[in-house]
Amino acid sequence: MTTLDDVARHVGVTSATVSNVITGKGSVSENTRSRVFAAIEELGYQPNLVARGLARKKTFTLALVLLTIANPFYAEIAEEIERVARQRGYQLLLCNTHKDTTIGREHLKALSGRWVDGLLVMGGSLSVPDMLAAARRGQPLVLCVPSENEQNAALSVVDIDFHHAGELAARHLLELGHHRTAVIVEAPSHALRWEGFRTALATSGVALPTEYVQYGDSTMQSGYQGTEALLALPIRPTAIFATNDLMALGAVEAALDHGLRVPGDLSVVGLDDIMLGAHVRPPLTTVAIPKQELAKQAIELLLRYIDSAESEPVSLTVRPHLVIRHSTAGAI
Amino acid sequence: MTTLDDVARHVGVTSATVSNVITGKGSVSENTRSRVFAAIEELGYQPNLVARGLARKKTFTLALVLLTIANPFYAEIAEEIERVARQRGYQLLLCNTHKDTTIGREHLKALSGRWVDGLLVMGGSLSVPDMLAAARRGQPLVLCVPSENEQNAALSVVDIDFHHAGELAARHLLELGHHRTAVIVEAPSHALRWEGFRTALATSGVALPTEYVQYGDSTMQSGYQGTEALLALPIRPTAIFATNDLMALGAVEAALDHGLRVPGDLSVVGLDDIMLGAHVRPPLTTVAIPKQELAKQAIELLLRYIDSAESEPVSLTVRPHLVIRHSTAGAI
DNA sequence: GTGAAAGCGCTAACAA
DNA sequence: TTGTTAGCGCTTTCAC
Repeated sequence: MTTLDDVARHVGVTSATVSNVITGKGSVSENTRSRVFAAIEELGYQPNLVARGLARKKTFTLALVLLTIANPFYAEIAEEIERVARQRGYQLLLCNTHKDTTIGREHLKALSGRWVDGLLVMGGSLSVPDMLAAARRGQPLVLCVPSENEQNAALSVVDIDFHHAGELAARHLLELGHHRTAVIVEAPSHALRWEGFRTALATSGVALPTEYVQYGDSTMQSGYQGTEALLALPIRPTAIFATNDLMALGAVEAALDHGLRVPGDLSVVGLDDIMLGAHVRPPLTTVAIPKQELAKQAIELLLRYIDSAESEPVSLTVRPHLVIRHSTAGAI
Repeated sequence: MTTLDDVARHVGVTSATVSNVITGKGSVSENTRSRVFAAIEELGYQPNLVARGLARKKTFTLALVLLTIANPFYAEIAEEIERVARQRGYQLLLCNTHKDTTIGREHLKALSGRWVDGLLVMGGSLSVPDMLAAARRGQPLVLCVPSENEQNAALSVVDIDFHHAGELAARHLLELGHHRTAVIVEAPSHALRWEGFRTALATSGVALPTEYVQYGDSTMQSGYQGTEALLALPIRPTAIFATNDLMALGAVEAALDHGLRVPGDLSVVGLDDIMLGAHVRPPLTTVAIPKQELAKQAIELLLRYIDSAESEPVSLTVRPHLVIRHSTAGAI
């Protein structure tokens, strides 16, 4: 590997000058400047980021900490984050914690020894004390989509307005004329979505009786089972809001298996907007989480901390929007 | 951040000794040894991996290069890879190339300046010349699941026996008594799966007429459309092998939409074993790619190169296996 | 404008 | 067994 010194020797200057040329600092004559560039080109010089990292105490590396990349929701966000990071000259270290605090702490330890410039943490993947400790020792950290119990004034956060998401689902169903709407919710983590849904219904004078509330765990199966329970009711709902897309897909399956038409006999709306939802039949109506915007805001916030060395915690919120496809229709 | 010198001063030795204690090299008296450990504990010392990387020319970082982490197949493998890497003390840099050679080259450049210890490249994400160039300059590189046009004797490869995968699908359907079996295939990339299927059928004297071959692009839609075409045939098949799970899911949807029972009227077998397949109804029978084994083999091969500095290219193959669920049944 | 020199934190000979 | 010394490749201050 050719080094700065190689380039310097080749041009007949000292490495400090070459460094100045590369970083654009100091002042260099136009002449040597271009000769240095020529030499860099000729020798195929590549700055050594490890050495630079040591000297500058900056590594141009961010860590993305999440529960598991095998979850498509995180994977789609990770893709966006990586793209933005790369455009800004950063690379991304992938850290799955599998919801295991020990693994999380292990990662944090390794990351601190590595001088990562910043941490992007997806909700639920690290313990709050661990995040606070990292933040307190000056580690730039942005928490994305925190769960309820992760709210903490000392942490910078990019969140999603889940209450609004619930409202959007409700309003859509109300506009379609549904008055018997049920919900399948993962509690307590999806409480806000549910609450937003309930509130919007209430505003229009529509109640959400307890027998129309089923609890799931965000899997298709639980959506399927919740729907079976709802369909077994003496007066069945005409629409279901599932607080995530997988449960919504399970709901659709259950309805079809029970000989109902979707959306003819039962409307279903989900939340997330996973890719799959668009390719399934009927294509799923859902409240979309704008992953691209989420990623962009999070990275930009993080880079602001990194660049400015200030650290007043900031809290941002991105708004979801409704994506109408074909799993919802007018009430019967 | 406390450094080696801090620890050394605290104990009253020199940093070289502390380094020896930590790396386990050289010989240190049991006495100072324990005092050093105590000091490390007390000061909360964390070795600086950037400095260590510079000194040792080794960074304990691997890069995972793939098309897009948003594809669940890659994401599930990435999860396994990250797990194994972490257990071996390595961290993982995530590089999405989006099938764009320019981005791929950008990544490679950044990675080389970073002194990554090794590259794990998923098939289709980098150009062959770029990979060869990296390998030639001594960069340990393992190619996972290469596509047809990536076969190259100079590259180390962990592949999947797709021919065998096709055979497994065929044998399963033959055992169930199916004699009119069709295939939905992405050509040419899935040629081997198709060929294995065809061969196994032929061995049992069952033909695969051209009208029973439909072409898709690995999406659910294309599976759906292919199936519609097959069902419109005067003599329709009793079973379909789709060369990936998404197309198989589309096939099931199409059959159900056309009033057929699956597996009663039509059996469907896929290939991949994506998580979703297990949660859909009917749960999909499929030929599973053993992602865990794939990840393990790939990392181990890569680490062998890194540790031993030898570089004879090796080619490994992992065998898929059949997962029988409920989308296949005896022929009518 | 350019160079000399010190240093980032750690490792790896070689001496003592 | 421990210390001394010289790097790893780059940045940065301060003279010249």
